[in-house]
Amino acid sequence: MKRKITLKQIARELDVSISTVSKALRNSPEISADTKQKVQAFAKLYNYRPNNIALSLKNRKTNTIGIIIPEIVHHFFSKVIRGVELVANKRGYNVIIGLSNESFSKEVINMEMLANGSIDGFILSISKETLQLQDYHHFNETMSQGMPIVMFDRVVSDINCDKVIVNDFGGAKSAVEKLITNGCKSIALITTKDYVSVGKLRTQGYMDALNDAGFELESELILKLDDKLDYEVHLDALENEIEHLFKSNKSVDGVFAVNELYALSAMKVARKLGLEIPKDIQVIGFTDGVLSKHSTPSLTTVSQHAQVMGEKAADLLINRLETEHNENEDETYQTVVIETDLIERKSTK
Amino acid sequence: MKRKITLKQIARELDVSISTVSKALRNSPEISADTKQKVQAFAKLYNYRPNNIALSLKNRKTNTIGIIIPEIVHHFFSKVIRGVELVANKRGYNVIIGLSNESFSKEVINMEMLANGSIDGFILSISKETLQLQDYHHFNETMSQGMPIVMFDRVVSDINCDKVIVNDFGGAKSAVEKLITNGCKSIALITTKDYVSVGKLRTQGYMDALNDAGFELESELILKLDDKLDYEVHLDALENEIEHLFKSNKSVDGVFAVNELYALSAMKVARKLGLEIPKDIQVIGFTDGVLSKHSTPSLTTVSQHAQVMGEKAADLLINRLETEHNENEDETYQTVVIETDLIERKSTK
DNA sequence: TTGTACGCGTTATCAT
DNA sequence: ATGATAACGCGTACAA
Repeated sequence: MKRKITLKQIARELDVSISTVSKALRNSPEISADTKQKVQAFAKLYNYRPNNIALSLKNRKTNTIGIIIPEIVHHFFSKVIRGVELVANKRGYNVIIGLSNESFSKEVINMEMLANGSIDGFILSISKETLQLQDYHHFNETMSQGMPIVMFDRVVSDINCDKVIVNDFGGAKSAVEKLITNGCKSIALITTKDYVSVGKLRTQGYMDALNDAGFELESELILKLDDKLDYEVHLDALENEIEHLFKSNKSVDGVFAVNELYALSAMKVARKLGLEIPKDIQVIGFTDGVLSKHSTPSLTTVSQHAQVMGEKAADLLINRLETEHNENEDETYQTVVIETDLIERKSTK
Repeated sequence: MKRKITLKQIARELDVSISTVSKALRNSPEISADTKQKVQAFAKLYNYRPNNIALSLKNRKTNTIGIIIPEIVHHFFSKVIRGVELVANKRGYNVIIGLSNESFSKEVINMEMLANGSIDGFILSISKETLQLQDYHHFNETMSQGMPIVMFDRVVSDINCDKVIVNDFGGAKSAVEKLITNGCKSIALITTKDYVSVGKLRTQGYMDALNDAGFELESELILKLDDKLDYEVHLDALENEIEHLFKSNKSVDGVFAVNELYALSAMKVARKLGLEIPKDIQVIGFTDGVLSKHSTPSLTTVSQHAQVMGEKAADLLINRLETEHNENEDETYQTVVIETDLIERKSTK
């Protein structure tokens, strides 16, 4: 087992100084052709590569991006990562990931871990617990130490930094407008409790669309579900709530759900109650998932372009990292809004 | 904007030497209570944290794991990552990811990038292109430089290293046995071409089960699909092939598919042909996806326990990193086999 | 009890 | 044309 070779070893082996080796390898005109030739051949033979860690220390630049997300087993987030990774690699950066698992303390710990020199900047989406606690000190501290942050999707206006968000309001609104255009007269909303900003915005889009169309807003048609009912676990409870909604509002002929799972559950319950999709009831989900395409019937969705979000976030961060910022130049941050697309499938007419 | 504080700055500020500060912070008995108190208070005030990069350089240990996977937008791989991250964090390691995107050259480049000091060891799953080319020099080179590798799922016997694999053979066999027990008389197999080892093993499990039960092996019942037909893209082509299989073998009353998408497509085609599931035809998929649970009917699957694989791989790697290896001790590698579970849902009787 | 010197691997600057 | 030195930030063996 041969350890990785260093400049020092090459220097000793060829009986020259370390700096000569360094210069020869970087093709410095200071060095004679002879020596260059000799050193480069030797280096190639032993497959010399400069040590990243030493370079990072010297340059005070790691060329690594830290990404903190609440959950990786989630189509939306993994697509964002793919986008980040794509751009980062293209521009010479690595990506290191930290999972907050929706927990405030894990978010804080992970960020502290990475902020101590391991990375040049963060791309992150805030955990639910942090949003509930509204404790953002760790973001401010990180930034005040000169480490830039780009937030995506789950952002808060309290923090001053670059952001990439989806047009949640507009996407939701146009989805509901689609249902209205398709003839729906009584449209239900299945959403989450309000503390996650994106949920709130989507709810507003729903309301605005109804309002514009001159519909009455009926609070019984709005189902606000607890987040604990998310994902795999309490599928039954989820379906029960939806079933109750349908049963007490028999006229419902359209459903807008703020995520894929809610939309699928709605379809499942509808089928169970003997309703035909899209004849009797039409469904649209806000999502970036895989389920929609393969469900029966396939689900019409509002696409969030997660990968584009990741790419954009990475570009924003790297641009900021590589732009010379004078000390007393007042930093101006931008918020990029990604427009959604309505992908029409078989759950709407 | 205050930059991160260093030992040197604290030393200058308090008018002591750097090493005094260092010792005081590590609570060395060499230092007087007074000085310790003073230094620690100051450090706390300025929120001092040692620089990871400097520590890595000094200790020649990064406490970071590199993970190379073919694709991140994939339920199986993201679950593995979650497992790795869980264990890594618990044991004081960070995780840095590289995506090969199923490409040989990207796999090589990514590994070289990380191997130059950024990480202590690799956890990886081989890309399809690499498996086709059978070019494994980059793995051997990495290991010969003293950097350990743990492979998972897609492994090759040519390489001598720790491995974590699924019991593909056994899982497939018991799935097919289940179909037989449930009364199936004519069981089709939908699989991929053979160069991906896991596909081959699952095919063997299928054949073994049939053999044990005294069934005739009928080659028309085996559908070997091109990998290019995978995933999102050529869904139609996929379904056409399956439809052709069903139409030319009307007696088929059971299907074993080596992945989730194939299984779902089989169900879709079956429904289209007027077959009832599971009454007329039963289906089982080998998978770790989200689709199974939410399909109609929900799909009986062979669970691979992806997260456990990740956890196990991380433990293997970290154990090796932290065990003192004498120079001339012949290393002995282990292969951990994760047993599968049959998750019975509505696509079987 | 405190400080000095050294080394991790690299590059830039200055001296020879 | 080549080499010595300092510096990035840290910890530790050794000296004072």
